[in-house]
Amino acid sequence: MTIIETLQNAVALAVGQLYGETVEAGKVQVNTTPGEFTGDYTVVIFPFVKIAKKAPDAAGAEIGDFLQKNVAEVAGFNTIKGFLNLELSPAFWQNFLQSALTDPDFGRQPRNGRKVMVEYSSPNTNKPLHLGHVRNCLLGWTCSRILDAVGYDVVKTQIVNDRGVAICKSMLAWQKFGEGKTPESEGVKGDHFVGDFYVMFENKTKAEYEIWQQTDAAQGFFAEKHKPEQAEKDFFKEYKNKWFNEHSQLGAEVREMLLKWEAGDPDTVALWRQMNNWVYSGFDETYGKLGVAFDKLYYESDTYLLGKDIVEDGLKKGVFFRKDDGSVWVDLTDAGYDQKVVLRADGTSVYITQDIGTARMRYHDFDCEKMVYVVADEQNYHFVVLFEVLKRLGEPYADGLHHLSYGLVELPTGRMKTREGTVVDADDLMEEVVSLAWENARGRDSELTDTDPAGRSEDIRKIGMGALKFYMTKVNPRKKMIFNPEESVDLQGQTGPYIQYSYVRINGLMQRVEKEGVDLTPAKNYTDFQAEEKELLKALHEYPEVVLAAAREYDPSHLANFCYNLAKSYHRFWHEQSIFNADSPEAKAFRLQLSKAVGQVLLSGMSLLGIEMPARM
RNA sequence: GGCUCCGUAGCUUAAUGGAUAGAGCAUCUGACUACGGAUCAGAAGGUUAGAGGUUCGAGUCCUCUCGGAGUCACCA
Repeated sequence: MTIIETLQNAVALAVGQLYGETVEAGKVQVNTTPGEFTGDYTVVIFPFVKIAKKAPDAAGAEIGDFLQKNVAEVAGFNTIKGFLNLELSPAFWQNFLQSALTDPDFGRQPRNGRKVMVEYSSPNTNKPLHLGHVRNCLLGWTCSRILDAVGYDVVKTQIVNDRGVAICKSMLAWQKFGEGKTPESEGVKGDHFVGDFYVMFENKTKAEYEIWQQTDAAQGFFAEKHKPEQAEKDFFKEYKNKWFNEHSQLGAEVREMLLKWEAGDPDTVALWRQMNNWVYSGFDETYGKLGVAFDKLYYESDTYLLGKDIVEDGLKKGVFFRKDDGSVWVDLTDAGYDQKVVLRADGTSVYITQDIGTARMRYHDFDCEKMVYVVADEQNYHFVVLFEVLKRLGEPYADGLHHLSYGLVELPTGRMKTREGTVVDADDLMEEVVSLAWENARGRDSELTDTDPAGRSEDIRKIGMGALKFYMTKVNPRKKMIFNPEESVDLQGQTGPYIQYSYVRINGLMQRVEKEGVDLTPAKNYTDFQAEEKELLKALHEYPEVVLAAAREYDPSHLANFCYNLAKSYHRFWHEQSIFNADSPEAKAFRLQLSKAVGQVLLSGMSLLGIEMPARM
């Protein structure tokens, strides 16, 4: 039982005995006491004043008195304006510290034997990963780690969008203009290599379109179809998709290629496989640098036809209905949503059909009772509909579905746009933050060079990546994120390196303890906690609950902020209290143990965020 | 227009319905003849977009208004 539960039960008992009315222990509000008041935990008394028929302070005093007499851990109390502040005994805190130090799983929950699948990244194979994927991957990864920490068995997966028009564009451009080049021959990372051909295709198309616009046919379309007052330029901008589908030579070739692929034409499939493999080797490198991994990959080329049988099933169950043209729909108007098509008139499936089929397949593959989809909030409506449909189909896993929706990453100048060349590439970004960490480190240590043999480069990589990862995980996922390149590489203030620095300080202490063979046993006799020490104890004590909350809400930012606050408290403690030069052996030993515990928790918490700790800074 | 999300200091942000809205950046002032200054302390900066309501108590819940974003494809 946690101390909070102990206090809740005791308060419920007190109210029952003192005022003769039963209250539910779980409803008793117990918070940690804010720093400016004395006490460790605070019971909110307001809900009991009616029952007690007394002023808040009087009722608080009575309940406090009861707690002090009946709960061993409660050493004292005070009441202010309806808040009962409880002070816990030094013995309680000593016990807690020792158990936190000796428990290698402090903050983690026991295995619960339940399985959860987390899907994230979902790349397209026609271009490299960008800033948006970075946020997605970090969320998916940290979420997986956090769910693991609270006891789940996590299967990390990725659905690779490896088929469709987009990859055909890259394929066609390579076929027509590639001259047999390969990533190896050009010394270019595979995903960038393929992405370059995609861009080439778009440029060639644009050129073709511009030439076409001068033709008599095009001018005829403009004369006939433009809206009044509409400029020629605006007309053709709007007309582009229609042109691509109906008049473009390249467009026709791409469609032909897609048809050949769908028909299983061996040459086309071979080319497709070749180009995708180039992309995958590039992705692997990026994922590796980012520190994320997957247990199972699903390919859209395998899943895009799934779900049709379920649609048939749903028709029989009456979940879906068929319109006169043969298309199949689901009617969600009774739940406040629209009607959605789930099968086209020609019998082919749509996006949601595929997702319905994939969900069932995954369930059969892994027997997961929960599935988390890490997908940007543009698709909120899609997932609302998908989950509702799966529920109506009576799928056994339908209640365990969660869309971890996150806001898009924008630049200070607005949304990233391929056309305007404002897309921030994931590889470039990581290289940038690490090189800035180098620059910064060199400013502190003139001996340092890029080829430093002392293994500093690993530490500096951790610092750069730590800055980036913390910057991206400290914000509530739901919020749209403004990515400011300058702030993302800040190494001071509320940043990853700030936290890493407190760990490095502790690391230094521990090495000295080792070297000098400091005896830590007197720590248990230390009872006169200083304010900074108490603050740290309270923060450490909260760690397990923070991990649980992060898991419950699928929100790693709780953990990021917790780590920052813990590091901040530690830095303050470091400044205010002498550790090695403490007044007594008891204080010295205690502070060293406290430091050790802080180091352990920081290491644990940051690792859940995918952030590594350097040995030196 | 319907639905969803967001609006907190110049900027980026925190706050299970609880106490004086907490940080960081930027600005200004300071700090131990070092247990490492990637640190610490302080100043200044807020009508939590606005108006009502519920509550002992509202940044948080409800209603409306304003502003921003997303979405409302037989695209994925």
